[in-house]
Parts: sequence; C-alpha cells; structure tokens
Amino acid sequence: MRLTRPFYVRPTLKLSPQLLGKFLVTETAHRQRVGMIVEVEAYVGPHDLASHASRGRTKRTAVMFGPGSYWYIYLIYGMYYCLNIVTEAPGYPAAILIRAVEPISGIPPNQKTNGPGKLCQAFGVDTTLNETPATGPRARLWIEDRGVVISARQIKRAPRIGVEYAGAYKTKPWRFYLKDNQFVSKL
DNA sequence: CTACAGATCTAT
DNA sequence: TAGATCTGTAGC
Repeated sequence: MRLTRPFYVRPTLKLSPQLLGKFLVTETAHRQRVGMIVEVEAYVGPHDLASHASRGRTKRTAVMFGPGSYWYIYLIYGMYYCLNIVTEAPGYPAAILIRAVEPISGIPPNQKTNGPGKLCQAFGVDTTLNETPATGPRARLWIEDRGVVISARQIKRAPRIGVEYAGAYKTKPWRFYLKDNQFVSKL
C-alpha cells in the first residue's frame, strides 16, 4: 500500500530508518519502475548546516518548510538530480534524501541505482516533479509499503556524504542504510 | 548584473 | 584527483 501523508508528517530521524525496505515506484505510460530503498540521509531543521534550509527560506527551499509528503528535487553540479521526500509539519524545514535503491522491476539491467544522481536517472526523475505530492491518486512518483520487515540490527548509521563544510553537523550520524546491501552507494 | 559553490559521478 | 555543466543565491 502507498504511504500516506501522516507517515511523513513526523520527526525526521524517527522516520528515516523506516524508509529502508520501502519501495519507490513511478509509473509512466510505458512502464512501472520499482526499487527498494536501501540508503537515505536526513536533513533536519533550520540549524542543520548541511541542509539547504539552513540558509533560510528561499524560493528553492520553500517546499522544505511546507508539510511532509511532497517531493523536493534539485539539480546538482549541473548534471545530476537529487530526490528528497519532505517531512514534518509546516514551518519546520526537513527532508530525507533517497541515496540508493535496489532495482526490483522495470529498470534496465545496465542502469545503476546506487547513488542519488544515478537513481534519479534510472527512474527518470527530474525537476518537473519538484514540489509535487508523493501521496494521493494523482502522484506520479510515490513510496509503497510491501510488507518487508527490517529489523533494527539490519540498519546501520553513519555520517552523511559530501557535507564536509557543515561544521558540527558534518559528523551527525544521519545517514541510514541496510547492512551488507550491495546497492548502498558507499560502504 | 556577475560570481560562485554545490546533498554527484566517472574516468584518470 | 579533477572535470563536466548549470542553477539558485548572494553580493555589488
């Protein structure tokens, strides 16, 4: 079943590990693409120096200040997209970056999904989906619970990737991934 | 208006 | 370890 809005309107660090083992799904006229989420990173609150929202509310970050269950998608380094699901209640900026999925169906065998830029390529994600809802019948990209149970000892925590500039926040263990999963972006 | 850094990835 | 490539944001 598709995750609904109440799932996303909750504390981000509690929600993040619960995304592991859930399924990212997109549907176009041609096909449905499915991948199991195996790695995420949390970007939490107005003081997190690694988060775009720490520079305040701008046109770009406005969606992070809104209610959970919307997509935040941006172009990075001129070439790659990053896919985030917004979390928490309105007024508190937070989102979870989906860093890697395990291919399940509809993804060409040569398409890698072990990294935020690569999984967006594999799912055809770009900024046309930015600020669109991840819930409801109109969603073109959403997350499903398919009954996979992840135990606490299968989940590993580590500092986030590529946020060396974030001062005290660079070492926060806000990256969550499945232990020993070969599709995690870095081990 | 201009400058520049960046939640990446690939090849060297 | 550097280069590709472009947009949001800040600074003047």
